[in-house]
Amino acid sequence: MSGTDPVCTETTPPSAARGGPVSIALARVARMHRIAAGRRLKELGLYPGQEMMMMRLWDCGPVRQSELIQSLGLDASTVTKMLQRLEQCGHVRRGPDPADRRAVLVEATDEGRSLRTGVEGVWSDLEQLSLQGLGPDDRAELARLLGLVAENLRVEAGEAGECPLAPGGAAPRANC
Amino acid sequence: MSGTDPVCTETTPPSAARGGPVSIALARVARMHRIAAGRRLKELGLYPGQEMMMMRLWDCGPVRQSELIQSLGLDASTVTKMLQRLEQCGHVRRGPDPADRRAVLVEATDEGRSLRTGVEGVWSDLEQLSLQGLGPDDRAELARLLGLVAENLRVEAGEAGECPLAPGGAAPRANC
DNA sequence: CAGATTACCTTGGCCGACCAATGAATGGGT
DNA sequence: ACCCATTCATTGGTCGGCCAAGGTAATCTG
Repeated sequence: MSGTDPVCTETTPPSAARGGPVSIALARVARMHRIAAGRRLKELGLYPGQEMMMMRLWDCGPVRQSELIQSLGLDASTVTKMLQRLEQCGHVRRGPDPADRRAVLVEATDEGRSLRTGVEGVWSDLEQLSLQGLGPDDRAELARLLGLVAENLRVEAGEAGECPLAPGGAAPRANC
Repeated sequence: MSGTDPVCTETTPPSAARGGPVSIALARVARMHRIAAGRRLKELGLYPGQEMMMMRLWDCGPVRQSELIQSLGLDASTVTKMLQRLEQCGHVRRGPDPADRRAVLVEATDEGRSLRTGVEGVWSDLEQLSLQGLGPDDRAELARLLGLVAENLRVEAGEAGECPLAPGGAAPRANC
């Protein structure tokens, strides 16, 4: 074995393993899951991420934009732009809130609602694919462990669901 | 309880649960994990995603860009632009490959190498935070289950590590 | 009631990620 | 030797995400 080979020598200590094998595996699995979801969503005419928005709209009826922001745990500007595109697509309708003139009420159109079965099919399809070969006990165990990890991370990341985001302003980003 | 309330009535059937609770939980956990990683990486002057690139460079020495693309499982254009920014930052050096005039050899600079302990600290810190309260058996179980899921998804998503991406061109994206 | 504060959304900028198309260099086939 | 297919990298476009700043409206306070 040569020491100056420009290719990974396979005996090199993996830097990833030195800082959290489970975290790395989690990121990897999530990435693959996202790719697989993106492929299926593409055939429905949706970009990855939009399905979450639509799910919330299907569940909740006319909602204030701020509720979506809080419930999805996204940035306000992200939601604004995403809704603009979804509105232009005809999947979503936006209108003023009579009770608050600065708020915006968002609602899924009939065409947007028609995507529901497709999106839910994508997710259940992915669920089935991901958990192939896992028995009921393994699935429950995975769900339980993911719940624990989520609870551990919830403290500082803010949960997407009910808790408002903690205002954690920190170091200024380098300009590179 | 009013039926026309614009707020989620909490008894509404959650659309997320109807299409894969584990998948949803996985996406949620991965998101929180990414947010937490991003916060810590910011203090090192890195954007989320760049740490993976640097890890590969620390492990492998001078590498062809195509190796990075395959090993990280990213798009070629993504790697190109990321490396341009990392080079402008001084974390990375790029030069021609004498063996192939169209290839580019990438290498971490000394300044880039100096980030290694910081990044590995971020990941191990995150690992510790995520797995708080989990015993060794639980951690091993989580790693095992994530490995199984990764194996299930590997078939169609292409693995980031050794396998080349499967060329899965599909439906044309909607223009919305 | 007037002024300051807060909440709600929008805009602009940046980066990671994808696809599509292009240009340059290599390699294989006849 | 030639042409053609493949590979390598770049550019341009789009979208999901974030942060920072700005503008309007509601609310809290003196």
